[in-house]
Amino acid sequence: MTRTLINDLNNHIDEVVTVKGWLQTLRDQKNMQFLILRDRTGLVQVAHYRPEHPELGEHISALGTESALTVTGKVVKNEVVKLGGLEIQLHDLVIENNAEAPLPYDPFDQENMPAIDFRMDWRYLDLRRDQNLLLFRVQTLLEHAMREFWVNEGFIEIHSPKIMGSPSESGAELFEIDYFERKAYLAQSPQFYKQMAMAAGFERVFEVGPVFRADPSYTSRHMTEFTGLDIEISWIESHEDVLKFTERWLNYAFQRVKDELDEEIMKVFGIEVTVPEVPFPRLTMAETLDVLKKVGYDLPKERKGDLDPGGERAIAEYVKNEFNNEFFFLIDWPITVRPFYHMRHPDNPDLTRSFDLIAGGLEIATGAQREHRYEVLKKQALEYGLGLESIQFYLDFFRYGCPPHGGFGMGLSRLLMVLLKLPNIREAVYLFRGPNRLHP
RNA sequence: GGGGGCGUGGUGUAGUGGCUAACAUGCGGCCCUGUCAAGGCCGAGACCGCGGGUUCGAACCCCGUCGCUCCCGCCA
Repeated sequence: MTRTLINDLNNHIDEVVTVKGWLQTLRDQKNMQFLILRDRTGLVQVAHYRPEHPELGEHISALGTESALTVTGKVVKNEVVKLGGLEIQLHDLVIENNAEAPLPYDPFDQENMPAIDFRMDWRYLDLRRDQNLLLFRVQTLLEHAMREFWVNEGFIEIHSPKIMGSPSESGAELFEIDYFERKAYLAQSPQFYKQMAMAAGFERVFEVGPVFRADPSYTSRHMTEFTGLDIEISWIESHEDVLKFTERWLNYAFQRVKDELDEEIMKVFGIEVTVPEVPFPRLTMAETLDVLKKVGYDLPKERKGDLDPGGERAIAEYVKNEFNNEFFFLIDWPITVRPFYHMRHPDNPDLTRSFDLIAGGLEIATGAQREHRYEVLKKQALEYGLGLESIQFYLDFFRYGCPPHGGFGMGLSRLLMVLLKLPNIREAVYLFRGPNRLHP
């Protein structure tokens, strides 16, 4: 018999069906046994009148919570049943996989929820929670909508290598690996490779893939491995063209999530999805520092035009009040806090054509127009004290007709944190990787 | 790399110098006319992360250590 999903049972009243799922609760009485069965679409009550099948009753009594079951029975309307006004009268039961008792913890007991670290030890149980099931449906739809947008706008998808012979960018720490007789590194950004696609004439590319950072960062928003959303666009006039694309793209993806899952998100997470309005506010770093001064936020002196997280939150608060937007671009960062390949303003060589995207007070993306002029790029690299030999393969991209271009890198899980207002990135990722977390 | 906080039955908590370590939940048993956040009764389960110290006496104070966590730095 084919399987019926629980949210489809309404269409099978008075029919005998087979449903498959997990035993969420067993209410075991003398004559009646009630099994609450859960599949990915919902919950249903299964009722068993014990005296009719005493042996089956014994089997049911021995079941552990969260056992995987196949249940056959007749769907009947029953107004008395609080769970959807219907139930399944049990005919037969197959225990596909009994759950040992007790469970390490009950994932459906909201009152006694263990801390995130313990839940990660039993991640497959934790993922059974409604919140997690929905979270990954949201992530799937979000990514799907992003791809739709990209494809409709003529983007080409690339998959750049994650094993590299030399560091791609200076700054962030690299994981070193043994590569036969040599050393190699895990990619900490697809930056150079997506720029290569510009030199290759692809004009617009995106990549969704893993990014590795050997930073010993112990915070609620850092991981050593995460999924990066990267794009690069050719023939731009300035970084403003990248901003314009970014805001339309995010607006579309968030709107798709809201259209399809807003109600469920409200039910499970208790929040309404906020679709950021286009255009997102743009604040230059200079303006931002003025605003911070005005609202009385003291930036540590040594920061030289950069922001600390407190400053980021303060300016986010200001933007929220002033423009009623959770999203905004912080643009025109000084060269001192940006890499050598960011293009500089022609009228102010101390500033770069760069931006950060801040959402919900969290830094979720960084981007810029890239310097595509070979001689200028070489000069800037030397200014940063880089040896040209080590990045010559990269510099070579700009020798035979590379168009002006720019793009960004964004953290998928950070975006989900913002979308679902999660306090910790560990809640927003399938399996967390951090400095002291390699399992499961 | 720097700083703060927390480690008590399976899980969540209470207890901050006199405890035979409490409560909830879960687990096991018995009971219950169909339950539905089921209910009732009984029971098992923790030498209070680990090591040392102070004290007549330590879950509680001190030192060390390990683990976790958060913040800063770094970033997405």
